[in-house]
Amino acid sequence: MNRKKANIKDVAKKAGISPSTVSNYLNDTIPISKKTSKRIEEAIRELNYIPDNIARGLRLGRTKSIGVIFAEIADPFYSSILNGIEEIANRNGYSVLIACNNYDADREKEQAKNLLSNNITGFIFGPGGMDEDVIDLASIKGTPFVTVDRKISDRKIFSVEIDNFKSFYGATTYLIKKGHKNIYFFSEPIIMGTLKDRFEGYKQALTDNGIGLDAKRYIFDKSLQMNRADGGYGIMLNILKRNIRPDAVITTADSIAIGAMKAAVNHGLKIPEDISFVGNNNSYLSKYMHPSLTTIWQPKIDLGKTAMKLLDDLINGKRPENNRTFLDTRLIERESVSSKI
Amino acid sequence: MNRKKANIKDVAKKAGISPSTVSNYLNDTIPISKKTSKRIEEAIRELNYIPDNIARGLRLGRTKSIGVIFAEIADPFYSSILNGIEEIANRNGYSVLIACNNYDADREKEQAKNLLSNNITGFIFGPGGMDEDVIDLASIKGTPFVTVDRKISDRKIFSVEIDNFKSFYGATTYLIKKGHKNIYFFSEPIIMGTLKDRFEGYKQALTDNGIGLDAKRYIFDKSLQMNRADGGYGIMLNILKRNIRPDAVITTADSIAIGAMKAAVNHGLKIPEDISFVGNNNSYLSKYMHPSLTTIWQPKIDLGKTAMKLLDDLINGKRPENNRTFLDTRLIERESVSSKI
DNA sequence: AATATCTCTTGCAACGTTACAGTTTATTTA
DNA sequence: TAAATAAACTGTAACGTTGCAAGAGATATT
Repeated sequence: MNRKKANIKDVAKKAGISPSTVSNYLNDTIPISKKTSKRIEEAIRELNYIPDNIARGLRLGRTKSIGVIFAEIADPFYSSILNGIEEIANRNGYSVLIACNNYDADREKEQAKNLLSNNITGFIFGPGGMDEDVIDLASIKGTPFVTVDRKISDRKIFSVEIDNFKSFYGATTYLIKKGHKNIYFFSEPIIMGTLKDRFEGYKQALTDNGIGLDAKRYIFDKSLQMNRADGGYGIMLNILKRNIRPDAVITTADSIAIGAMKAAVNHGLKIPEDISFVGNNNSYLSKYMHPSLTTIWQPKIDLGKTAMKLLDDLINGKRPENNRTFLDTRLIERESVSSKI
Repeated sequence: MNRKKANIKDVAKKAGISPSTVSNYLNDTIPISKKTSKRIEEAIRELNYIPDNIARGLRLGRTKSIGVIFAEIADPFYSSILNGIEEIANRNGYSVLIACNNYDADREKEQAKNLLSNNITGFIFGPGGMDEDVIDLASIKGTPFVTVDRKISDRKIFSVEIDNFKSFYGATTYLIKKGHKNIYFFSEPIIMGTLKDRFEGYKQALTDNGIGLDAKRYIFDKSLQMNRADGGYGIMLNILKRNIRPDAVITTADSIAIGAMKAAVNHGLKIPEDISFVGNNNSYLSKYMHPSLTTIWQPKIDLGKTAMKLLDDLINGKRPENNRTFLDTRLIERESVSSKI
């Protein structure tokens, strides 16, 4: 048996036909007679021929593949987005090249360069740092790209986003309407634009409802970048130890709220009687917490699917009316928020 | 400004040197004089040159990239493995191509073929169906590959695994030692070898401790494939409604246990006084449940890292002593198991 | 039967890179 | 200083594919 992989010439020879015809058959560019098609199919089967995408990519100057750059993929929120991307990409015949950089902007740039050298057809920039340099990479300008769940200041960039301002404005307002006033905000340090929007939404809701802003109530903590649940636990415990008693806590991720809840319970507080919590993400276990967690649902998989569809459109020269696509969130009311009125 | 991307010839021309030299410089194949190097570097910078991996791949007959095929990536367990793979791959200069198939064996085969056509250097087959055909794809045989967390019958295949038999044997024994006898086992239908091993470990522990096997205690439910937590909830509720009272339940995933716990609590049972639970995975919220969940910790990220390191070794012609690499698990004792003795 | 019109097929060149064998230049040695 | 050796550089061909322009066969039109 022949060790070397068969190429298109081998197939052509076996089928008694020219390589061009085989190519035309494979790509369905030009009609091929039934008889010839049969012969080609047979040859392909016998030789176990698999077309070489690399050679194809060189000839065409592009490969049917997209590059995806995320800061983080182990977290279920991000991996769900990735899942959505992968599904649509796969369905449309794209290969997906992924890179993950733990919020390291330099590495992100490096990765973008590396992906570019693979002649990818398009980019998806997932959640990442706030550094927008990547996008300036001169050569990127020629490659269509889309950002998902990533705030970008440049309005000319195509993005798929959650309206984080609106969703936190809404959740905070909800707490206020339930009679809460002393509302704390737990967040990672603002390393991403999405975090900033959430914070702004929270503040605006307070202001609009005549509640003064108080910087002591905003906690931005690095420990949350390492492990959100453990971090949330630590922050809450620290607050309670100082004898501070918030009415409610709103957090930028469910896991932060969950950690904080554990701390509150351990400290002898009753949820939601003594203190209320609102999370963000509707992570898949939040409804199984005790009490179950009121949280903001986000269309994770859809975020990915929409981004990939949009990218495919851009690649095919179609462009949407608006550069920014917003997907809706929804507050899921469960048991972790009390009504004080 | 020039629209077309610069290639190696452009760089060579600008530096007043031949393309071969530029190539030698880039790949560090042959010493290049300081003076020439400087000139090349300058030209590269000025032209914004990015080497074309595709052309390189064609010339070399291989690209420095690996293909990763998983059945599922949104679940944090799997995405953590992926994360480990990506990290090591990235560090060693590999691109990572991923594909996800939702346990569809045909699609998996399709994806393998597609990846092969990209001349990847190696494969990692993650958790997936039990169909081993993929591995028979003639051409795969020439491409090094490794399986992670996937039971394969062929002992000649390189794999990185959890010893699922041992870990479930241990966890079940632990329950027995704590005085539990009527121990239920909740699992997805056995579509993966890893699930089978867990089941066998559970049964063996019972047998070795003189507890008879009872098929009523094994629940294999399809609903768990859709949503493990909701599925676990439903299964548990169903059992309780039929007035069955297990001493303990051991599950193949934390989320199943967490769903089941909710059902038990809603049904008026106290955990762990009335019923005990053991999960599997140490998913990142399990310690924040109420009560916190006793579970089997697994080295998720390490699983991925180890697999990628192994693959890199194989690619470089090094092979380990043993085909199968086992990583250790550890039972994490928390609050969801009572002691009846 | 000759011409026009379609359907199908082909050979050539090029995509950007690098291995190889060979050539030039610099350095050491006798 | 000439010869021998080492260091640095180069021209050519090939990797597997496809777009293009042009050719061959079959079928329809006058």
